[in-house]
Order: sequence, then structure tokens, then C-alpha cells
Amino acid sequence: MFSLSEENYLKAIFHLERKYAGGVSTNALAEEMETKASSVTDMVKKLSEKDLVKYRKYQGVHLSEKGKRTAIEVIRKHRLWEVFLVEKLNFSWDEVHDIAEQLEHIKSEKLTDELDKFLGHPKRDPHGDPIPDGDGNFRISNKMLLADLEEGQAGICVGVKDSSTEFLRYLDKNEITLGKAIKIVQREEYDESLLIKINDKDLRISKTISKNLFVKPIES
Amino acid sequence: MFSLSEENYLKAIFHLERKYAGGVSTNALAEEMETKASSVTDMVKKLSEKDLVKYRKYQGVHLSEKGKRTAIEVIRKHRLWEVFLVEKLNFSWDEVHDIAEQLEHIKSEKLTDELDKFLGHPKRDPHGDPIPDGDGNFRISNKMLLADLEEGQAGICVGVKDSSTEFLRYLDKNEITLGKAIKIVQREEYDESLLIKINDKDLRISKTISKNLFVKPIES
DNA sequence: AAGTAATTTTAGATAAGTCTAAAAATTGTT
DNA sequence: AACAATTTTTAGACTTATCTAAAATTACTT
Ligand SMILES: [Mn+2]
Ligand SMILES: [Mn+2]
Ligand SMILES: [Mn+2]
Ligand SMILES: [Mn+2]
Repeated sequence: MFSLSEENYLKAIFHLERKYAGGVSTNALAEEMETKASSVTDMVKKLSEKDLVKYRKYQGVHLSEKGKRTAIEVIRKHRLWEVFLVEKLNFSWDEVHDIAEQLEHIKSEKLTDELDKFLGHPKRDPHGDPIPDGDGNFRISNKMLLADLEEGQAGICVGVKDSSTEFLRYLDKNEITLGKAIKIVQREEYDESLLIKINDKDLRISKTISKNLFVKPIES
Repeated sequence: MFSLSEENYLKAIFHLERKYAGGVSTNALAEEMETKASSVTDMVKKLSEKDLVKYRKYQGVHLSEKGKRTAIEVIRKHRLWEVFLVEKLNFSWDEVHDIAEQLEHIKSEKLTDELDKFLGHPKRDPHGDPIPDGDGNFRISNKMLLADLEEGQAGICVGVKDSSTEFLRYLDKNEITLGKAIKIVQREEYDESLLIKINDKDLRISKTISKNLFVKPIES
């Protein structure tokens, strides 16, 4: 149906629309796609022709309903394949993204649906991101950044914002994994670092870390 | 490493070298690739530059060692994915080829190896074709065409030559599946059709069918 | 409100892979 | 061996996706 490149643009626009509700700018999209603004303009025109986006010159771009459906379908496939790689093929969560970037473009509705069934209809991928169902519905959850918890508060680690290999390896090294409870022991105002309790041990983490870890706060 | 198109050409040359040992002609390759001879010439030149094939103008093309290794790796992936689709995702053997054509181009050595392990190191794909191991070694087997058995002889059905949906559906409809025993009851010289015994029933099959079914003859 | 800076679009070029039409080489036939 | 038929290659064009450089538009600053 759509080319690999078109699908990647749609996915990028989808993700950026969270941050830029008023329309995704050419430059923002160029940065996300690691390409030049002029290339973005060309592609956005093409997507517009195909009614995948709404585009007005100089005014940024929005996904159309059709574009949004397509983007979500690609994201669904990406996350299902990530689950497959981790759950069935012994990959660790820091190794799966690049392969999923390839697998997400495989075209077969039956394949996606059977994979979903085979995996037991997982609700989240290995990084805690929600997997849309076949109709494109996401499960929304009340997650927040660890950085936004107050001193004394606790939460369950439910996801990562940065899912780069480097960050995920840092988390592994410090035994921070999804599902674990984290409590803010002390906030250091000066550098915004946090002293947290996890695995019954105290650990000092920088702002960089706490701004990239999602937790579900524990009511207490 | 190599583009999807390059990989498909290498695979096609590999398959055609069985039939045309003296070199694969431009036209034969064009037909296999469903493209024009001029496109083939262009691509063959490119593959030659990259030392994937040996090519002399007007003299046809051969795979180099490097080209052969690459082709076998693609075939390995194709067949492993076909096994995955049938064994794990409830696909039938006539539905998997087109999807495997896409999956065979996914680049990750670890993925291939883990998939192989996950599937229990299968030796054959759903159509009876051998799956090369990680070093590119094929299991060779003494299969022959059903058409070449003599009256009274019997064999175990071990593979198909044509793996089109249409042929595989015909086999399903007539309950001809891999592993079953087939005996030649009678050969009709006029149209080269055969009366065979399978599933304890007599069945008349045309030359077209018997020329596309591989059997391993039963010593008797 | 004008002028400058930043962003975005256009114009023209490039690479991969394909095509058609024409030229060149090989093969087959007398 | 010469001519015709077939095969293969070349030349030139097209599409997709990208780039650089220049022009157009919008945003910011005074
Ligand atoms: Mn990912
Ligand atoms: Mn993920
Ligand atoms: Mn196949
Ligand atoms: Mn097969």
C-alpha cells in the first residue's frame, strides 16, 4: 500500500503531534527523520496528495484520519515484533528496536493478527509502551515521569521515554526493570538528582535518568 | 549490506544455476525476475562490480562464492520464516510464500539464528525444501519426481516443485500432503496421466501434477 | 513598522532501479 | 560463409527519495 519511507514519515508525524499539537513543523520532522527540510517538504506534499496528511504551505502538517490509522498500524506492528523478539527469541530490550524498525513494514494483516494472538494479545511492549489493538485503540495509563514524583512518594516503574540502547543498558546495570517499585528518598535541589530506593538499596540517579523513566504513582 | 533488489537477483541466479550450469542467460533471468532484459543487464553489471557474480558480456552470469553465500543466506531466511508461519502462526503452506518474500530481507544475523533455534533447527520448509544451516550447507536428498516412478513403484511424498497457491490448494483438496505414501497403480501412456493409490484410495492425476511432486522412492 | 533572522519552499542535481527503442553481438539456417 | 533471427547491450527517459543552494515566507527585535 504505502512505501517504507511514507510509513516512516507517518509514524514520525504521529509521535510529534503529541508534542506539537498545533501542527508539526518541517524542521521538527526533518530532525526526527534525520533528513533535510527540503526532503520533508517534498514528502509532505506527496502524503498530502494521497490524503494521508493535511498540509498548508509554511503552516506545518497534521495527520488525516487515514494517515493516523496507517501510523498506528505501523506502531502496532513495531511493538508486537519487539514483544516477539524479547519473549520468544531471547533478545534483551535494548536489542530489539532496530530489528522492529525493519519488521514493522512487513505487509500482511493476517500476519499481524496471528502474531498478536500467538503472543497472547500483549498490552505493552518491552519498553512499557502500549500496543494498539486491531482497531487502533491505545490503552492510556496514568504514568508520569519519575522526575515529577515528590520526596517520599513511590511508584512502579512502567516505561522508558528514551529507549536507546545506552539508556536501557544503564537501567539493566542498575537493576532497574519494569514492574519494580521505586521510592524517592531525597531530592537534591542543586543538580535535580534523586536518591531513590529500589531493590531495597539506595541509589543516586541524575536528572537525565529521572526525566526518562515513567512510573505509575502508588496511592498511599 | 545489499539491497532488496540485489538479494532477489542473487536468489534468482542461484536457483537458475541448477538448470543452466553453463551460465544464466539474461533472458532467463529476466523471466525469473519478471522484468526486462535491459534491466537485468544493468543489475548484473552492478552485481559484477560488487564481486557478487562473474559476468562476461553476452556470455551469461555465474554467482561468485560471495554471491552464493549471500543467496543461500536469503534462502535460509525465507524457508525459516515459512516454517515459523506454518508451525507457530497457523498459516497453511499455500499462504506463506509472499510473506516470506518480504521477511527474507530482514537484516539481523542474531534474528536468523534465534529463529532457527526457536523452531528447533528445522531441516525442511513446509514445501519440503531443505533449509541450509548457518554455514550454508544444504542437506541433499534422493528425491525424484513422481512422474519418474515406474508402474508398481511407491514413494513418500517429500516436496513440491511448483509451490504456487493454486497447486498447493489442489494437493490439499485431494489430501496429498508431505509424508504420505503414494503408489503408482497404472500409467496411462496416451496423456501421461497416472492412477495412484494414496490414503487407501485410487486417484487419477495428470502429468502436470506428477511433474511437480517430489517423492522419495521406497526400496522394496 | 521596518529590518533582520529563522524557517520553509523551490529549483536543479544525483543515485537506484526500472522502462522502451535502437544498436550490437551471437546463433541458426541455408 | 552469408544472411536472418534471436539475444543482449546501450542510450535515453522516468520515478522515488534524497541532497545543496537559492528564493520566498514567516517570526522576531528593535
Ligand atoms: Mn522500538
Ligand atoms: Mn518499544
Ligand atoms: Mn517460498
Ligand atoms: Mn518454501
